[in-house]
Amino acid sequence: MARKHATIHDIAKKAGVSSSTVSRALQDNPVINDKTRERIKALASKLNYQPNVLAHNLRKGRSKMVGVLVPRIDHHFFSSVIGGIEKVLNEAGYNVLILQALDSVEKEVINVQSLLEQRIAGVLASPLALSTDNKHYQKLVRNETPLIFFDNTHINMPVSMVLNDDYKGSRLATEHLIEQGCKRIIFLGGPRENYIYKRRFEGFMDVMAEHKLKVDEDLIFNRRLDFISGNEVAEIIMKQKVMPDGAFSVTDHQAIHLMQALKRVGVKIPKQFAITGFSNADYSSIIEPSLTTIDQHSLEMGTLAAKMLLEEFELRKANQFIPKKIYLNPELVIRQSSLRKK
Amino acid sequence: MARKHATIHDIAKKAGVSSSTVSRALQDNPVINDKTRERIKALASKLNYQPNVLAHNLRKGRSKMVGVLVPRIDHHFFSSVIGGIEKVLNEAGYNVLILQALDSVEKEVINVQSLLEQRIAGVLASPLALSTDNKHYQKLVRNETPLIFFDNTHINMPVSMVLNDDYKGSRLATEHLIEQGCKRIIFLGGPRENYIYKRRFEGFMDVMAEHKLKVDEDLIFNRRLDFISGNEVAEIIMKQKVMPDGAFSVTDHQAIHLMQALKRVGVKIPKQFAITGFSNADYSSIIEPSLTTIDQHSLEMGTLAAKMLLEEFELRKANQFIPKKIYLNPELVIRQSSLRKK
DNA sequence: CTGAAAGCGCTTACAG
DNA sequence: CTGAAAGCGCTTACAG
Repeated sequence: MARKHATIHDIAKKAGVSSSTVSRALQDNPVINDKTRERIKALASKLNYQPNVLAHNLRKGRSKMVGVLVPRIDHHFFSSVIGGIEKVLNEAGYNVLILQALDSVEKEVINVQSLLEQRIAGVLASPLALSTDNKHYQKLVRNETPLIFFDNTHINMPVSMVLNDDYKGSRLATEHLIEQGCKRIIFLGGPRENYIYKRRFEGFMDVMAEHKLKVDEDLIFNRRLDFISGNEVAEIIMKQKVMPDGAFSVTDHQAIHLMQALKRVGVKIPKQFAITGFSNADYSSIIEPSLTTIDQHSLEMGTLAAKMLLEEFELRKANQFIPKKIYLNPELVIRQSSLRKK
Repeated sequence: MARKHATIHDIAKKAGVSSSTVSRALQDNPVINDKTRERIKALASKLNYQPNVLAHNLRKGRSKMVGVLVPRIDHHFFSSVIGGIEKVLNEAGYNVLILQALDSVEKEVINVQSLLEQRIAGVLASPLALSTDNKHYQKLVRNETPLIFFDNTHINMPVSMVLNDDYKGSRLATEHLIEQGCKRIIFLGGPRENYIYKRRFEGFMDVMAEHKLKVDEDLIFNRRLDFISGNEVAEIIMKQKVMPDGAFSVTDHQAIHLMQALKRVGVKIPKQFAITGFSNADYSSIIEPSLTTIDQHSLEMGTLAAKMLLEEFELRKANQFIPKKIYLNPELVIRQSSLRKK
């Protein structure tokens, strides 16, 4: 391990003062004599003194580190949210510890445990929600560690959260497809236990019902496309007696794979078949045709979540904390993949 | 802040034993009586005891946390490397603290400082290298904090590193273009101070010279495409008396933007103009035509770097540490954008 | 303006 | 097998 670092005690000895004085000088405590302070500071930098945050936090009983839990960092959405979080928290003097669950609830549990042991100041989490198990998050609540959910959530926990209005986003995309003349729209979903996908499904179904459009059970693909490939879905589509004319996908990833599979078998996009995705991934604008999708204001979600956490710190001190929910307005980004009327 | 957590002392009091005994019991020290241990463990879990890692590390003089510094996490390459790092380090009982510099040397310096203060066990870093300033990394070296560079580097520091053989990757791509019949190839580069881009430039130039192909100074775009758009480059290309027939780009991102700009003005890719990128970004396979590029084995780079760090821990203990460099073999991934001969 | 002392929550060498 | 004591590196209430 690293060489022994210089300590406050070392500096004190060399300077011929007490540790108390050194500690105060380094903190710019105005009570210390100017000359003494300067002498101590010079000595500290000469000795290459690095404050020991471990000891500092232990003594102060709190840390300036916030944990951020995400399913994975290699999704543009999450890295963008994290960008927003870091911006706000760094300015407020907090460090951010990023942990990814990599789609494993087990790892998510380990990550929460690790944050708990680090005596982290607070946690910002986008829970996996692959299972309804939330004992690990309950543990944080029980320890009164400030916790904010973003993007995804365990909806009934007494925790503040900033969510995308998935229901509304889903409505926007579906209405857009209908407006473009689609009548027979397929649904590419995700696991229903996941609150997000549940809401997107509901938005889709409601709009379809309002427009008295039939939804064929066979054309609801309600799981991740990891399990059913774009090619397979395309094949099923091509076998239909009445050819479907559009698809609403709950992710951009699925939408693109379906689009490419359909192109391969000669379907013209968007002329014969319109497609919309969800979440405005970075590649959704560079593929061709570019993908119509729902933007979730990821950066803003990050800054908002971070601000809520800082606010919660204050409110808890005053014993006035009450959880609140904020819904962000999703935005329809119209691109080429859905524009049948030009 | 969080409610006061239960401590070893609290458990000891309730159990009617000393803190020493509790500490030993929780560590499964075999010297402790089985019944006592069980009683203590039951009590600990009943009190919802969470070990305080801060205190633990302070006492032990080391932490089980490793810092990972990257320019940004929203590049597939880096998130993939991080995936590899986490896999190896988590298995070895280490936590990973991810920090991003967001293209700011200033933030990189702050991040290193923060790791230093956390008394981190070691650091894995992909330095920005926008400037030649490496004082912050020198500080880590001086403190004998194990440090590994990956992907990018300050080449002359006494630090172990695992690098992509950028020179060779660049050669592969250039040779491929020549093999496909390109004679007048343009170069889309990045800032020359960056060791990576420097090497890619050298590889390109050497191969061109070996094949006695002329490189027009006007067709070397040696900076990021952020500053000169795909459209601008396309415009310059179209103005040439002898039309260039290929481009080697040091990033996929630039390659794609140029490709789209050229398509917009009617150039047929790859028939009239072949393009290769670098680093096999996730979207390079889904765009059309799909992009020929150089894969850098990002996951392997991560696992290797992590293993080197673990090894360095051991070597330092035995006072046998000597820095070493490992170069990974880049791989040419041939796709549609460059295939002029079919 | 400065210092001695206590304590944050742990671990461990030493003694019994 | 168990405990008292010291100490990791800090900060701060108290005293002067």
